[in-house]
Amino acid sequence: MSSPGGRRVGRPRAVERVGWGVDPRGELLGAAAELFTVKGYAATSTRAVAERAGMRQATMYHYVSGKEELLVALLESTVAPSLSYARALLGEEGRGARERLWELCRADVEVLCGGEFNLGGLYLLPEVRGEGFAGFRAAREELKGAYRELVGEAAGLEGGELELRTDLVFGLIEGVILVRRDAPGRAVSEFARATADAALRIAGV
Amino acid sequence: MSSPGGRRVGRPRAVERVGWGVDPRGELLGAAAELFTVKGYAATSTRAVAERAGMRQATMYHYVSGKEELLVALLESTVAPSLSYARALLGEEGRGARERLWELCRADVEVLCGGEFNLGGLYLLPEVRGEGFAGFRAAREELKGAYRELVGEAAGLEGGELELRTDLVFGLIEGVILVRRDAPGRAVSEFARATADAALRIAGV
DNA sequence: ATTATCTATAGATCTATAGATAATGC
DNA sequence: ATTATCTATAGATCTATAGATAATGC
Repeated sequence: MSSPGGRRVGRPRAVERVGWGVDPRGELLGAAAELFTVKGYAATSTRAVAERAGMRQATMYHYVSGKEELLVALLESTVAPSLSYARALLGEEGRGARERLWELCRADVEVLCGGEFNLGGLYLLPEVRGEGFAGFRAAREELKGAYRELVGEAAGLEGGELELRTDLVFGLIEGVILVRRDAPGRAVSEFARATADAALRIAGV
Repeated sequence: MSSPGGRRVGRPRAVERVGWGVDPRGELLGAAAELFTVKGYAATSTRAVAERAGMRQATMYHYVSGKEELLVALLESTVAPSLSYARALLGEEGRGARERLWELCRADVEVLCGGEFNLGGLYLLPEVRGEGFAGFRAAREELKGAYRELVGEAAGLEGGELELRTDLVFGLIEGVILVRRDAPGRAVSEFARATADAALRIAGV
Protein backbone atom coordinates (compact mmCIF):
# COMPACT_ATOMS: atom_id res chain seq x y z
CA MET A 1 0.00 0.00 0.00
CA SER A 2 1.48 3.36 -0.97
CA SER A 3 1.09 5.47 2.11
CA PRO A 4 -1.40 8.32 1.69
CA GLY A 5 1.06 11.09 2.42
CA GLY A 6 3.01 10.15 -0.69
CA ARG A 7 6.13 8.83 1.06
CA ARG A 8 7.58 6.60 -1.59
CA VAL A 9 10.83 4.88 -2.32
CA GLY A 10 13.05 6.35 -5.00
CA ARG A 11 14.00 9.76 -6.20
CA PRO A 12 11.05 12.15 -6.12
CA ARG A 13 9.55 13.38 -9.34
CA ALA A 14 10.64 16.74 -10.65
CA VAL A 15 6.97 17.74 -10.95
CA GLU A 16 4.88 16.33 -8.13
CA ARG A 17 2.11 14.02 -9.26
CA VAL A 18 -1.46 15.23 -9.51
CA GLY A 19 -3.72 12.34 -10.51
CA TRP A 20 -3.98 10.11 -7.45
CA GLY A 21 -4.74 6.55 -6.56
CA VAL A 22 -3.12 5.24 -9.75
CA ASP A 23 0.20 3.48 -10.21
CA PRO A 24 2.72 4.88 -12.69
CA ARG A 25 1.76 2.45 -15.44
CA GLY A 26 -1.86 3.46 -14.97
CA GLU A 27 -0.88 7.10 -15.20
CA LEU A 28 0.90 6.37 -18.47
CA LEU A 29 -2.12 4.50 -19.82
CA GLY A 30 -4.41 7.37 -18.91
CA ALA A 31 -2.14 9.91 -20.53
CA ALA A 32 -1.83 7.76 -23.63
CA ALA A 33 -5.61 7.30 -23.85
CA GLU A 34 -6.09 11.04 -23.91
CA LEU A 35 -3.27 11.90 -26.27
CA PHE A 36 -3.72 9.02 -28.71
CA THR A 37 -7.41 9.81 -29.14
CA VAL A 38 -7.12 13.59 -29.16
CA LYS A 39 -3.87 14.17 -31.02
CA GLY A 40 -3.40 10.83 -32.74
CA TYR A 41 -1.09 7.91 -32.09
CA ALA A 42 1.76 8.61 -34.46
CA ALA A 43 1.58 12.32 -33.73
CA THR A 44 2.07 11.73 -30.01
CA SER A 45 5.68 11.49 -28.82
CA THR A 46 6.93 9.47 -25.91
CA ARG A 47 7.86 12.78 -24.31
CA ALA A 48 4.26 14.02 -24.56
CA VAL A 49 2.88 10.87 -22.93
CA ALA A 50 5.43 10.86 -20.12
CA GLU A 51 5.11 14.54 -19.26
CA ARG A 52 1.32 14.30 -19.28
CA ALA A 53 1.66 11.39 -16.87
CA GLY A 54 3.82 13.59 -14.66
CA MET A 55 7.21 12.06 -15.28
CA ARG A 56 10.18 12.74 -17.53
CA GLN A 57 10.41 11.10 -20.93
CA ALA A 58 13.12 8.60 -20.01
CA THR A 59 11.28 7.42 -16.90
CA MET A 60 8.54 5.96 -19.05
CA TYR A 61 10.91 3.21 -20.16
CA HIS A 62 11.02 1.97 -16.60
CA TYR A 63 7.39 0.85 -17.00
CA VAL A 64 6.80 0.15 -20.67
CA SER A 65 8.91 -0.77 -23.65
CA GLY A 66 7.55 2.11 -25.73
CA LYS A 67 4.44 3.64 -27.25
CA GLU A 68 3.30 0.44 -28.89
CA GLU A 69 2.93 -1.41 -25.61
CA LEU A 70 0.60 1.34 -24.41
CA LEU A 71 -1.52 1.13 -27.55
CA VAL A 72 -1.79 -2.65 -27.26
CA ALA A 73 -2.94 -2.37 -23.66
CA LEU A 74 -5.52 0.30 -24.48
CA LEU A 75 -6.96 -1.66 -27.39
CA GLU A 76 -7.22 -4.85 -25.38
CA SER A 77 -9.05 -2.94 -22.67
CA THR A 78 -11.73 -1.95 -25.18
CA VAL A 79 -12.46 -5.44 -26.45
CA ALA A 80 -11.95 -7.49 -23.28
CA PRO A 81 -15.17 -6.54 -21.41
CA SER A 82 -17.41 -7.10 -24.44
CA LEU A 83 -15.70 -10.37 -25.21
CA SER A 84 -16.13 -11.86 -21.77
CA TYR A 85 -19.74 -10.72 -21.74
CA ALA A 86 -20.25 -12.33 -25.14
CA ARG A 87 -18.83 -15.63 -23.86
CA ALA A 88 -21.22 -15.55 -20.95
CA LEU A 89 -24.18 -14.83 -23.20
CA LEU A 90 -23.34 -17.67 -25.58
CA GLY A 91 -23.52 -20.04 -22.63
CA GLU A 92 -26.92 -18.91 -21.42
CA GLU A 93 -29.14 -21.49 -23.03
CA GLY A 94 -32.14 -20.24 -21.17
CA ARG A 95 -32.67 -16.98 -23.05
CA GLY A 96 -33.57 -16.69 -26.70
CA ALA A 97 -30.96 -15.74 -29.28
CA ARG A 98 -32.81 -12.58 -30.18
CA GLU A 99 -32.76 -11.28 -26.64
CA ARG A 100 -29.10 -12.19 -26.17
CA LEU A 101 -28.10 -10.50 -29.42
CA TRP A 102 -29.87 -7.33 -28.34
CA GLU A 103 -28.15 -7.46 -24.99
CA LEU A 104 -24.70 -7.97 -26.52
CA CYS A 105 -25.19 -5.00 -28.84
CA ARG A 106 -26.37 -2.80 -26.02
CA ALA A 107 -23.51 -3.72 -23.71
CA ASP A 108 -20.93 -3.33 -26.46
CA VAL A 109 -22.11 0.18 -27.27
CA GLU A 110 -22.05 1.06 -23.58
CA VAL A 111 -18.42 0.00 -23.34
CA LEU A 112 -17.35 1.73 -26.55
CA CYS A 113 -19.13 4.97 -25.71
CA GLY A 114 -18.83 4.87 -21.97
CA GLY A 115 -15.20 5.81 -21.53
CA GLU A 116 -13.96 9.34 -21.35
CA PHE A 117 -12.06 9.03 -24.60
CA ASN A 118 -12.96 7.46 -27.90
CA LEU A 119 -10.68 4.46 -27.51
CA GLY A 120 -12.78 2.34 -29.84
CA GLY A 121 -11.62 4.45 -32.75
CA LEU A 122 -8.02 3.46 -32.15
CA TYR A 123 -8.48 0.08 -33.73
CA LEU A 124 -8.67 1.79 -37.10
CA LEU A 125 -5.00 2.74 -36.90
CA PRO A 126 -2.91 1.17 -39.63
CA GLU A 127 -0.36 0.27 -36.98
CA VAL A 128 -2.83 -2.28 -35.63
CA ARG A 129 -2.04 -4.53 -38.58
CA GLY A 130 1.40 -5.20 -37.10
CA GLU A 131 2.48 -8.34 -35.27
CA GLY A 132 2.32 -6.83 -31.82
CA PHE A 133 -1.45 -6.62 -32.12
CA ALA A 134 -2.18 -10.24 -32.98
CA GLY A 135 -3.74 -10.83 -29.57
CA PHE A 136 -6.09 -7.91 -29.94
CA ARG A 137 -7.09 -8.91 -33.45
CA ALA A 138 -7.81 -12.46 -32.30
CA ALA A 139 -10.03 -11.17 -29.49
CA ARG A 140 -11.89 -8.96 -31.92
CA GLU A 141 -12.42 -11.90 -34.29
CA GLU A 142 -13.78 -14.00 -31.44
CA LEU A 143 -16.20 -11.21 -30.55
CA LYS A 144 -17.35 -11.03 -34.13
CA GLY A 145 -17.80 -14.80 -34.07
CA ALA A 146 -20.16 -14.40 -31.14
CA TYR A 147 -22.18 -11.86 -33.10
CA ARG A 148 -22.27 -14.26 -36.04
CA GLU A 149 -23.55 -17.11 -33.91
CA LEU A 150 -26.30 -15.04 -32.33
CA VAL A 151 -27.35 -13.43 -35.62
CA GLY A 152 -27.50 -16.85 -37.27
CA GLU A 153 -29.60 -18.34 -34.49
CA ALA A 154 -31.89 -15.35 -34.09
CA ALA A 155 -32.57 -14.81 -37.78
CA GLY A 156 -32.22 -18.41 -38.96
CA LEU A 157 -29.47 -17.65 -41.44
CA GLU A 158 -26.29 -19.30 -42.64
CA GLY A 159 -23.65 -19.06 -45.36
CA GLY A 160 -23.10 -15.84 -47.31
CA GLU A 161 -26.31 -14.23 -46.13
CA LEU A 162 -25.30 -14.75 -42.50
CA GLU A 163 -21.87 -13.32 -43.25
CA LEU A 164 -23.41 -10.21 -44.81
CA ARG A 165 -25.85 -9.61 -41.97
CA THR A 166 -23.13 -10.08 -39.40
CA ASP A 167 -20.92 -7.56 -41.16
CA LEU A 168 -23.74 -5.03 -41.23
CA VAL A 169 -24.58 -5.50 -37.55
CA PHE A 170 -20.95 -5.43 -36.48
CA GLY A 171 -20.35 -2.41 -38.71
CA LEU A 172 -23.27 -0.57 -37.13
CA ILE A 173 -21.99 -1.17 -33.63
CA GLU A 174 -18.52 0.02 -34.46
CA GLY A 175 -19.94 2.83 -36.55
CA VAL A 176 -21.53 4.34 -33.47
CA ILE A 177 -17.99 5.20 -32.45
CA LEU A 178 -17.97 7.68 -35.29
CA VAL A 179 -21.46 8.93 -34.59
CA ARG A 180 -20.68 9.57 -30.98
CA ARG A 181 -18.02 12.04 -32.06
CA ASP A 182 -20.70 14.24 -33.63
CA ALA A 183 -23.09 14.11 -30.69
CA PRO A 184 -21.10 13.51 -27.53
CA GLY A 185 -23.86 14.96 -25.41
CA ARG A 186 -26.44 12.22 -25.82
CA ALA A 187 -27.12 9.93 -22.86
CA VAL A 188 -25.12 6.76 -23.42
CA SER A 189 -27.56 4.16 -22.13
CA GLU A 190 -30.46 5.50 -24.17
CA PHE A 191 -28.26 5.60 -27.23
CA ALA A 192 -27.05 2.06 -26.55
CA ARG A 193 -30.62 0.75 -26.45
CA ALA A 194 -31.55 2.56 -29.64
CA THR A 195 -28.51 1.12 -31.37
CA ALA A 196 -29.38 -2.39 -30.20
CA ASP A 197 -32.91 -1.94 -31.57
CA ALA A 198 -31.44 -0.86 -34.89
CA ALA A 199 -29.08 -3.85 -34.92
CA LEU A 200 -31.99 -6.27 -34.55
CA ARG A 201 -33.80 -4.60 -37.43
CA ILE A 202 -30.70 -4.97 -39.61
CA ALA A 203 -30.24 -8.58 -38.59
CA GLY A 204 -33.78 -9.15 -39.79
CA VAL A 205 -35.34 -10.62 -36.68
CA MET B 1 -0.45 18.11 -74.07
CA SER B 2 2.67 16.40 -72.76
CA SER B 3 4.12 14.63 -75.76
CA PRO B 4 3.85 10.85 -75.53
CA GLY B 5 7.56 10.19 -75.77
CA GLY B 6 8.07 11.97 -72.48
CA ARG B 7 9.91 15.03 -73.86
CA ARG B 8 9.30 17.53 -71.11
CA VAL B 9 10.68 20.84 -70.01
CA GLY B 10 12.95 20.88 -66.98
CA ARG B 11 15.59 18.71 -65.51
CA PRO B 12 14.76 15.01 -65.89
CA ARG B 13 13.92 12.95 -62.86
CA ALA B 14 16.61 10.88 -61.26
CA VAL B 15 14.32 7.85 -61.44
CA GLU B 16 12.23 7.81 -64.60
CA ARG B 17 8.50 7.88 -63.93
CA VAL B 18 6.43 4.72 -64.13
CA GLY B 19 2.74 5.56 -63.63
CA TRP B 20 1.61 7.36 -66.78
CA GLY B 21 -1.05 9.74 -67.91
CA VAL B 22 -1.01 11.62 -64.59
CA ASP B 23 0.44 15.00 -63.75
CA PRO B 24 2.92 15.32 -60.87
CA ARG B 25 0.30 16.52 -58.41
CA GLY B 26 -1.84 13.53 -59.33
CA GLU B 27 1.12 11.24 -58.81
CA LEU B 28 1.60 12.74 -55.36
CA LEU B 29 -2.07 12.29 -54.52
CA GLY B 30 -1.99 8.68 -55.63
CA ALA B 31 1.11 7.97 -53.59
CA ALA B 32 -0.39 9.72 -50.58
CA ALA B 33 -3.65 7.77 -50.91
CA GLU B 34 -1.76 4.52 -50.75
CA LEU B 35 0.65 5.43 -47.97
CA PHE B 36 -1.80 7.31 -45.76
CA THR B 37 -4.27 4.42 -45.80
CA VAL B 38 -1.75 1.60 -45.57
CA LYS B 39 0.88 3.03 -43.25
CA GLY B 40 -0.99 5.87 -41.62
CA TYR B 41 -0.90 9.62 -42.10
CA ALA B 42 1.43 10.69 -39.32
CA ALA B 43 3.65 7.68 -39.89
CA THR B 44 4.18 8.64 -43.54
CA SER B 45 7.04 11.07 -44.22
CA THR B 46 7.17 13.58 -47.03
CA ARG B 47 10.13 11.61 -48.31
CA ALA B 48 8.05 8.42 -48.51
CA VAL B 49 5.28 10.17 -50.46
CA ALA B 50 7.65 11.87 -52.88
CA GLU B 51 9.76 8.81 -53.62
CA ARG B 52 6.66 6.68 -54.14
CA ALA B 53 5.49 9.30 -56.60
CA GLY B 54 8.81 9.00 -58.39
CA MET B 55 10.44 12.26 -57.36
CA ARG B 56 12.88 13.41 -54.71
CA GLN B 57 11.59 14.69 -51.38
CA ALA B 58 12.28 18.37 -52.01
CA THR B 59 10.56 18.34 -55.40
CA MET B 60 7.24 17.70 -53.73
CA TYR B 61 7.24 21.27 -52.44
CA HIS B 62 7.06 22.50 -56.00
CA TYR B 63 3.52 21.16 -56.15
CA VAL B 64 2.11 21.14 -52.64
CA SER B 65 2.80 23.01 -49.44
CA GLY B 66 3.20 19.79 -47.44
CA LYS B 67 1.51 16.61 -46.31
CA GLU B 68 -1.57 18.37 -44.99
CA GLU B 69 -2.53 19.77 -48.37
CA LEU B 70 -2.50 16.23 -49.74
CA LEU B 71 -4.73 14.96 -46.94
CA VAL B 72 -7.19 17.80 -47.45
CA ALA B 73 -7.42 17.06 -51.15
CA LEU B 74 -7.93 13.34 -50.57
CA LEU B 75 -10.66 13.87 -48.00
CA GLU B 76 -12.52 16.33 -50.15
CA SER B 77 -12.41 13.85 -53.00
CA THR B 78 -14.26 11.31 -50.85
CA VAL B 79 -17.12 13.59 -49.85
CA ALA B 80 -17.54 15.67 -53.02
CA PRO B 81 -19.23 13.05 -55.24
CA SER B 82 -21.74 12.00 -52.59
CA LEU B 83 -22.48 15.61 -51.73
CA SER B 84 -23.26 16.69 -55.27
CA TYR B 85 -25.39 13.59 -55.72
CA ALA B 86 -27.23 14.41 -52.51
CA ARG B 87 -27.94 17.94 -53.74
CA ALA B 88 -29.35 16.59 -56.95
CA LEU B 89 -31.56 14.10 -55.10
CA LEU B 90 -32.94 16.75 -52.76
CA GLY B 91 -34.11 18.66 -55.83
CA GLU B 92 -35.92 15.74 -57.41
CA GLU B 93 -39.44 16.38 -56.24
CA GLY B 94 -40.79 13.64 -58.46
CA ARG B 95 -39.48 10.66 -56.51
CA GLY B 96 -40.50 9.70 -53.00
CA ALA B 97 -38.24 10.42 -50.05
CA ARG B 98 -37.93 6.76 -49.25
CA GLU B 99 -36.62 5.93 -52.68
CA ARG B 100 -34.23 8.89 -52.70
CA LEU B 101 -32.85 8.00 -49.27
CA TRP B 102 -32.20 4.47 -50.43
CA GLU B 103 -30.45 5.76 -53.52
CA LEU B 104 -28.27 8.18 -51.55
CA CYS B 105 -27.17 5.42 -49.19
CA ARG B 106 -26.39 3.09 -52.05
CA ALA B 107 -24.38 5.66 -53.98
CA ASP B 108 -22.49 6.79 -50.88
CA VAL B 109 -21.39 3.25 -50.08
CA GLU B 110 -20.31 2.76 -53.67
CA VAL B 111 -18.06 5.80 -53.47
CA LEU B 112 -16.63 4.91 -50.07
CA CYS B 113 -15.94 1.30 -50.97
CA GLY B 114 -15.25 1.74 -54.66
CA GLY B 115 -11.78 3.22 -54.58
CA GLU B 116 -8.62 1.20 -54.46
CA PHE B 117 -7.77 2.44 -50.97
CA ASN B 118 -9.87 2.97 -47.90
CA LEU B 119 -9.85 6.75 -48.11
CA GLY B 120 -13.11 7.04 -46.21
CA GLY B 121 -11.33 5.95 -43.07
CA LEU B 122 -9.02 8.96 -43.20
CA TYR B 123 -11.67 11.27 -41.85
CA LEU B 124 -11.23 9.64 -38.46
CA LEU B 125 -7.76 11.11 -38.13
CA PRO B 126 -7.44 13.49 -35.20
CA GLU B 127 -5.64 15.89 -37.51
CA VAL B 128 -8.94 16.48 -39.31
CA ARG B 129 -10.08 18.58 -36.37
CA GLY B 130 -7.60 21.28 -37.39
CA GLU B 131 -8.41 24.51 -39.17
CA GLY B 132 -7.14 23.40 -42.54
CA PHE B 133 -10.00 20.93 -42.76
CA ALA B 134 -12.88 23.32 -42.18
CA GLY B 135 -14.00 23.02 -45.79
CA PHE B 136 -14.10 19.25 -45.62
CA ARG B 137 -15.98 19.26 -42.34
CA ALA B 138 -18.54 21.69 -43.73
CA ALA B 139 -19.10 19.47 -46.75
CA ARG B 140 -19.57 16.47 -44.51
CA GLU B 141 -22.09 18.38 -42.38
CA GLU B 142 -24.02 19.34 -45.47
CA LEU B 143 -24.11 15.72 -46.55
CA LYS B 144 -25.40 14.71 -43.16
CA GLY B 145 -28.02 17.43 -43.45
CA ALA B 146 -29.24 15.83 -46.67
CA TYR B 147 -29.56 12.50 -44.89
CA ARG B 148 -31.49 14.22 -42.10
CA GLU B 149 -33.91 15.80 -44.51
CA LEU B 150 -34.60 12.57 -46.36
CA VAL B 151 -34.90 10.50 -43.18
CA GLY B 152 -37.31 13.04 -41.75
CA GLU B 153 -39.47 13.09 -44.84
CA ALA B 154 -39.40 9.34 -45.40
CA ALA B 155 -40.10 8.34 -41.82
CA GLY B 156 -42.17 11.33 -40.78
CA LEU B 157 -39.91 12.29 -37.90
CA GLU B 158 -38.60 15.47 -36.35
CA GLY B 159 -36.75 16.74 -33.29
CA GLY B 160 -34.65 14.43 -31.13
CA GLU B 161 -36.01 11.26 -32.66
CA LEU B 162 -35.04 12.47 -36.14
CA GLU B 163 -31.58 13.36 -34.88
CA LEU B 164 -31.12 9.90 -33.38
CA ARG B 165 -32.28 8.08 -36.49
CA THR B 166 -30.09 10.22 -38.69
CA ASP B 167 -27.07 9.46 -36.54
CA LEU B 168 -27.77 5.75 -36.73
CA VAL B 169 -28.20 5.80 -40.51
CA PHE B 170 -25.16 7.97 -41.07
CA GLY B 171 -23.17 5.82 -38.65
CA LEU B 172 -24.14 2.67 -40.52
CA ILE B 173 -23.03 4.10 -43.86
CA GLU B 174 -19.71 5.20 -42.49
CA GLY B 175 -19.40 1.99 -40.52
CA VAL B 176 -19.25 0.04 -43.74
CA ILE B 177 -15.81 1.54 -44.12
CA LEU B 178 -14.75 -0.64 -41.22
CA VAL B 179 -16.63 -3.67 -42.44
CA ARG B 180 -15.04 -3.49 -45.82
CA ARG B 181 -11.63 -3.92 -44.24
CA ASP B 182 -12.62 -7.33 -42.95
CA ALA B 183 -14.18 -8.54 -46.17
CA PRO B 184 -12.56 -6.75 -49.08
CA GLY B 185 -13.57 -9.51 -51.44
CA ARG B 186 -17.31 -8.88 -51.53
CA ALA B 187 -18.83 -7.34 -54.65
CA VAL B 188 -19.25 -3.63 -53.99
CA SER B 189 -22.56 -2.99 -55.72
CA GLU B 190 -24.30 -5.90 -54.04
CA PHE B 191 -22.94 -4.77 -50.71
CA ALA B 192 -24.05 -1.20 -51.38
CA ARG B 193 -27.63 -2.31 -52.04
CA ALA B 194 -27.70 -4.47 -48.92
CA THR B 195 -26.43 -1.55 -46.85
CA ALA B 196 -29.07 0.75 -48.30
CA ASP B 197 -31.75 -1.80 -47.41
CA ALA B 198 -30.41 -1.93 -43.87
CA ALA B 199 -30.37 1.86 -43.65
CA LEU B 200 -34.06 2.04 -44.52
CA ARG B 201 -34.85 -0.51 -41.84
CA ILE B 202 -32.95 1.55 -39.29
CA ALA B 203 -34.63 4.76 -40.39
CA GLY B 204 -37.92 3.02 -39.71
CA VAL B 205 -39.60 3.39 -43.09
C1' DA C 1 21.08 -1.64 -0.64
C1' DT C 2 17.30 -0.87 -3.31
C1' DT C 3 14.39 1.79 -5.85
C1' DA C 4 12.28 5.40 -8.78
C1' DT C 5 13.38 8.87 -10.76
C1' DC C 6 16.39 12.36 -12.88
C1' DT C 7 19.78 14.65 -16.50
C1' DA C 8 22.31 14.21 -20.57
C1' DT C 9 22.99 12.69 -25.01
C1' DA C 10 24.06 9.78 -29.34
C1' DG C 11 22.09 8.63 -33.45
C1' DA C 12 18.33 8.65 -36.40
C1' DT C 13 15.12 10.74 -38.29
C1' DC C 14 12.13 14.43 -40.65
C1' DT C 15 10.73 19.19 -42.81
C1' DA C 16 11.52 22.99 -45.49
C1' DT C 17 14.65 26.04 -47.75
C1' DA C 18 18.73 27.49 -50.71
C1' DG C 19 20.98 27.11 -54.59
C1' DA C 20 22.71 24.18 -58.64
C1' DT C 21 21.61 21.76 -62.87
C1' DA C 22 19.72 19.84 -67.14
C1' DA C 23 16.15 19.82 -70.02
C1' DT C 24 13.11 22.64 -73.66
C1' DG C 25 11.56 27.25 -75.84
C1' DC C 26 12.51 31.20 -78.40
C1' DA D 1 14.83 32.35 -70.49
C1' DT D 2 12.01 29.28 -68.36
C1' DT D 3 11.04 25.26 -66.15
C1' DA D 4 11.21 20.96 -63.38
C1' DT D 5 13.95 18.78 -61.13
C1' DC D 6 18.13 17.78 -58.44
C1' DT D 7 21.67 17.84 -54.29
C1' DA D 8 22.83 19.53 -49.93
C1' DT D 9 21.79 20.92 -45.51
C1' DA D 10 20.24 23.64 -41.23
C1' DG D 11 17.42 23.15 -37.50
C1' DA D 12 14.09 20.71 -35.11
C1' DT D 13 12.61 17.00 -33.62
C1' DC D 14 12.19 12.10 -31.48
C1' DT D 15 13.70 7.39 -29.30
C1' DA D 16 16.25 4.75 -26.32
C1' DT D 17 20.24 4.17 -23.51
C1' DA D 18 23.88 5.39 -19.95
C1' DG D 19 24.88 6.91 -15.83
C1' DA D 20 23.86 10.10 -11.76
C1' DT D 21 20.92 11.16 -7.83
C1' DA D 22 17.66 11.36 -3.98
C1' DA D 23 14.49 9.04 -1.60
C1' DT D 24 13.34 4.79 1.76
C1' DG D 25 14.66 0.14 3.95
C1' DC D 26 17.48 -2.49 6.87
